Amino acid sequence: MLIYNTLTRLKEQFKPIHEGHVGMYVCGPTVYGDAHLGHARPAITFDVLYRYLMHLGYKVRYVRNITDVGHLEHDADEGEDKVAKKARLEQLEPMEVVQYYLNRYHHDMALLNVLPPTIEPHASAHIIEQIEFIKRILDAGFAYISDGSVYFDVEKYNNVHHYGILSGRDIEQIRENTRHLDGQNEKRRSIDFALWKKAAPEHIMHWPSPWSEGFPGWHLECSTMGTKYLGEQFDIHGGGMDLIFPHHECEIAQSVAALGHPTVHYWMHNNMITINGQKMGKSLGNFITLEQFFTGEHELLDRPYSPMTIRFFILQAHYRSTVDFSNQALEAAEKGLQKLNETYHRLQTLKATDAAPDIAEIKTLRRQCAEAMDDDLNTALLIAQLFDSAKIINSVHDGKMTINAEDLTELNSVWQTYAIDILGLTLSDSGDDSNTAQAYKGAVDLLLNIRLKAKQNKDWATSDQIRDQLTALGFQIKDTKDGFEWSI
RNA sequence: GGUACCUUUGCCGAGUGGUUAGGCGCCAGUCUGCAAAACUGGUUACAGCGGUUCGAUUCCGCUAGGUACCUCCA
Repeated sequence: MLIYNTLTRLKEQFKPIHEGHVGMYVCGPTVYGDAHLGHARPAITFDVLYRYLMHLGYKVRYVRNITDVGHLEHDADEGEDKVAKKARLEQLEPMEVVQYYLNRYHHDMALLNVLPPTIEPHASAHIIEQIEFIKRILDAGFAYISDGSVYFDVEKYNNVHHYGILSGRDIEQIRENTRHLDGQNEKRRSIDFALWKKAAPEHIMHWPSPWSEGFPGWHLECSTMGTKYLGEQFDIHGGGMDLIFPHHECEIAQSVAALGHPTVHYWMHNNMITINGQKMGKSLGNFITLEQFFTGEHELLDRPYSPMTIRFFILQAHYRSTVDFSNQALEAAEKGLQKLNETYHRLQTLKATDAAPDIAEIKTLRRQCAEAMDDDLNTALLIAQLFDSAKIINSVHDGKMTINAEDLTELNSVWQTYAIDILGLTLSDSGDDSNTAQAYKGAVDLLLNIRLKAKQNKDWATSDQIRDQLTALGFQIKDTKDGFEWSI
């Protein structure tokens, strides 16, 4: 498989450090607000990567962190912790806020059919490890203590290593272009960043450390927890493109400073989701939460969109391209998904014909799907392959083509593997095989069979009554050549 | 201002040095008691200007427009 590595800006052949095993770390959410469409993108992108790696037979340890401390508020000069600020506003315990938003995040992710990672570590639960990590950086001489806070000495680091290796910058540029913020007099240079920050008296969240009562710096948790759970070297680190600088750059610097070598082999970054051409983000205030998408309650939304529509919408574009949100684009995605869905159900009903000739497209389908995924997760191309095979399914369904048992089995298997297991599309109707559901389905079938009989007797009054009243109840009735299909 | 990236047919969105992306929409047809739906077929574009090349949407340069990062951010 080829993976685009931000570090080299090339597609590289993926080769795990330990054969058969993959360690991947993805930057998770800061839980001080509801997840929006932008959060869905990395979650889904790396969910598909996780699924695909497992499909390829790897045993994957997937770590996605929860940031519940340490991110400084932009407009809070005194370095107030984001979570703490929100907590005071809402008169809640900080951990109550964290838990509240984390529960909601998990709920949204489950709706999007995003598999949970294998480890979901909290920054707040790794304060000790982060302190130990800082000690190692101090011991290596790449950090200094200033008034109870600890800062990373970027210049000193850059004399030995390359600060800017990931983002393609050099220290001179950064120095020239860094804004001069207030309250930075503790730092030797503006480009230095905090490893430990002394808490101001009004801070709610703080922990003891050798330097002060305070909290860890913005970038430390990922270096610490990544190496703790995946080792001093691991395969993949993912996140949004906006994290390349400074977050991931600092992460590299911290790890190299503490350990003496880089930790990550492949850096992967998903692109942004835009709204009217502009990045959708918390700080810009132009985001739409996932819940709003599901309910349709937002002034920019014409109507609700299902979680699967959102997932499909995101997967229809390559993860390194920007995707622009619009109602029109979402409607198009919804209809496309619906078509895929119906075709999949039709596939389950197809009957094989013994004498049917082999279908060439089916022989190559699996390989084409694999090639799409192997080329840096080209889910858009994979979906196009599925749509191509949909034509075959529909032609057989319409009786315009026949299919032999071998081809039918293969077709089913490919759809199961690529559409359901790897893309994670939920195509099964309700998946509900309970007695209640079976009875209910049976009852609708019964009604529609009565209607079918009425139609055969040209009793249009009865036939239309059944159709119209079921439609009024929210059913979609589709007449087919020799019967009917329905959905709700 | 610096750095990186982008500009594909009505819309969304892949990809490629010479051959069909795909979806939505639209048009035509099939099916049909009516309606709906479905299905089939059609719908050939790569910002502009130069250059390299037998040949460029694809490589290089310039111009225009846009985005991201440089500050918390997915």
